Amino acid sequence: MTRGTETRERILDAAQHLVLRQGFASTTVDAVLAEARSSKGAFFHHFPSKADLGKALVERYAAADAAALDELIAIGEAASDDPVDQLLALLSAFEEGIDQLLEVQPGCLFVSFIYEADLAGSETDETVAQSILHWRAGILEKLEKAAAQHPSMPPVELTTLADLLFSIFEGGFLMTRALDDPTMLRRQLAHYRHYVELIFDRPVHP
Amino acid sequence: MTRGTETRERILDAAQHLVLRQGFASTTVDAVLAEARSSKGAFFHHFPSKADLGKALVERYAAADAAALDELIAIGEAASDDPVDQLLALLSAFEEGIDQLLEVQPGCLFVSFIYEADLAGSETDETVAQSILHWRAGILEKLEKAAAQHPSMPPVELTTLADLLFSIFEGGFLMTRALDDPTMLRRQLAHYRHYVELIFDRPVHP
Amino acid sequence: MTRGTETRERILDAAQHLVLRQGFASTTVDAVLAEARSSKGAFFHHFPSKADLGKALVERYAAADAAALDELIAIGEAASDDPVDQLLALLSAFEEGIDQLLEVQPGCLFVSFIYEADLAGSETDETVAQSILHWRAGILEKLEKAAAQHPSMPPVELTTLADLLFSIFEGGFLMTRALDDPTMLRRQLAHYRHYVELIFDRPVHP
Amino acid sequence: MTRGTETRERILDAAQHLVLRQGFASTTVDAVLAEARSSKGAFFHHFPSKADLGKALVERYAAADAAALDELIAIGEAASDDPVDQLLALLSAFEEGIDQLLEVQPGCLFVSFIYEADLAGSETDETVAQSILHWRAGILEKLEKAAAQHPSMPPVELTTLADLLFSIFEGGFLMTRALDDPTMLRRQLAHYRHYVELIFDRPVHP
DNA sequence: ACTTACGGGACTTCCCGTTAAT
DNA sequence: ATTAACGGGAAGTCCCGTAAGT
Repeated sequence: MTRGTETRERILDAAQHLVLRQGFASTTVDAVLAEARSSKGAFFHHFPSKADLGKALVERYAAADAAALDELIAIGEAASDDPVDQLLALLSAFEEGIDQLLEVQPGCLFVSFIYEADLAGSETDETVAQSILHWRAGILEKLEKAAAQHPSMPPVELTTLADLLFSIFEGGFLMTRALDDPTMLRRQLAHYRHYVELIFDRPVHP
Repeated sequence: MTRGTETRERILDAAQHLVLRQGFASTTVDAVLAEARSSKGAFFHHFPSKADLGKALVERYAAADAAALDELIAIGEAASDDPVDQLLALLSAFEEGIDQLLEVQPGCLFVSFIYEADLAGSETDETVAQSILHWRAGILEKLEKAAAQHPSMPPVELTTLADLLFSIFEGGFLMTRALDDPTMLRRQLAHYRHYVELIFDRPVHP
Repeated sequence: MTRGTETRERILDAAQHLVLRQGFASTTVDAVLAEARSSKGAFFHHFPSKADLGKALVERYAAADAAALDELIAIGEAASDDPVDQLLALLSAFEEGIDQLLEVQPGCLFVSFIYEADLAGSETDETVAQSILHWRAGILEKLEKAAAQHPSMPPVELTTLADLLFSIFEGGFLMTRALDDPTMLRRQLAHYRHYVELIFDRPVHP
Repeated sequence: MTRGTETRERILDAAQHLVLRQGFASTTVDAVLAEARSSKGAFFHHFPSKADLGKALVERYAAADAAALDELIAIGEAASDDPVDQLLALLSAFEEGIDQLLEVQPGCLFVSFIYEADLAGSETDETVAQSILHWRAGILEKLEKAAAQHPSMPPVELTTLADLLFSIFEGGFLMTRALDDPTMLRRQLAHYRHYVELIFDRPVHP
């Protein structure tokens, strides 16, 4: 990694830290620079504008997010050949990784950009939507295979069930912050798993 | 309603509209005033500072939110004497009201203040937390009564199950915006109902 | 004194108190009203504008100032028939009144308007100048009569000597505030008296 | 002198010019910038706030003031070995420099900050007090040496006599402005010299 | 690749004076 | 005839982005 790239990463790290805490609009370029121990010239050398910083931030976050999902799926597929078991293993691994995640991130970067529209241009919207659809596709694939093997399951909509995982993840993050309760997110994700267990007629594991 | 109160409400309406769209930091006082068709003097007369506007905004929103929940609970209690039926009726009414809600509100005001901390002082945090706990208490009461009548239900944590409704509501709101799909929120809430139906051994209604 | 006049005086008192402390520009109408426990309507009923308040303030102060000088002169004239003794008696009485004055006033209102030109219009300038000339005339009269009786006195300029009393009074006020030493003003005025004693060949009284 | 320092000085010059004329509160940042032909950005770069400008203004003024006094003292000491002669030479030099001073400065910056308390924070108070004490120390040293050689002098308080010079200087400045008479200050300072001449039994020089 | 200094505009704050309601 | 509400504008703060220099 060259020196320039290293500075760029330091700026992105500082920016992400501040944006997660205060939102994008309230995060000034100067504050990012102070945290990254860099300077104006360096910033505008790497990013044409603050909006470009936002774009880069979301894209880097989305890439990491996709990688994390792919890893979870791989863990699931390594655990079993049965799609339901794969899904449950995936979810268990997800739950187990939450505590570590919370230490690094007090929230989800996507939310800042979803609720602060028009700040970094509409290009971030597209990136965020792609990330969500990636989760949908990954989970839905397991759900459909599982459903094919369980003809007598309750008549629930699978696409929305896939989306529900993302929803509970985001909602749980919010409640974790709002109530200042770091256990919230993990316990809520457990309910998603329980729901899946009930749908596919498995015993519920606490 | 006095003249002053009416102006104050008009300012709050305009502010809420803009904050839901752009976030609090990006919403300028001038923009609020333009939308409310009011003036700097009027604003400063009613709100000592922009932070006080934020506080008033959250408090008014929390009051309306609590009233909406209380109404849903009343609808549930009017529908049946059985706690599970009450809960399911409540959830059905919730789902049916979503479309109308989305026409008025493109998001939840709480999220803006949870993800833009320190903007309107920490007093908003407390108000938001109280709102969430109000939902927990209202749903939890029904869940516990239902659980008392269903000793053989799966071993799920009831407090978190109560919280899960709020989480899915917030997460569904986010996905509705991110994917620009107004049906998302309602379909996700239906899954919450299905989960409750499975837990209490009721047939799942799509 | 009618009720309206009483309110007006209360406003003037509050304003003088604040202006002496912060200057005229920094003294807001609202602050005056808060201190006077009155309201906007009352203020603009009595004073067409803030500038008029300034004008009224200076005029009231100048009138009180002139009355104080006249009283000092009367005290001097009651003490003796000799003009030098009259002057010295006047100065002693001045010194003795200082401590009481300082309790009420932490400074001279004129200074605020001399150093904040163009705030209350140029009409205040004229009032201030007249006040100074009144002091000059009062003291100069005594000095000239005394000089007529002391042909061998040192060749000092009498008009400026008269003015010097005002100067030391103002300068002493400033130092009293700057050094937060309430004895300063009185001790400096004693030097003026000593100077007069030396000029007219009298023994110096500490 | 670097580029930045030059701009900073230009801003300070413009600010001093305006503050002496209108006071600190009435001097707007925009007016300073217009006079200094600079910009908001430059101002905010050099001074975090208007209060800091005030602080810098007073500190620069105090430094120049101290230097001027030191130069006067040096002139006195170069003129003679006798402390009385040194003092009189110092005072004569002071008087001779007044006309030139008045062309540049229509008043004393300290007064603005003494009479507009709490505008630039209380830190200016300390700087002003130190300046006054510097004058006291410089003059008092000469007075005490002179007094040691003149045991028969009148029983006047030397510390206050030292302070009196500052007082007459400030009071004379005020009268110069109030009466619009540029000769006032010099003539009043001459009286201070005459007083010293009388105390130390020297012939009075007009 | 990076730094300091700067340009200029937008935003919150704040305040004088007026109007409307009691 | 007093008080609350309001209108409008200016002042201080703050910040994005540029430029000159190293």
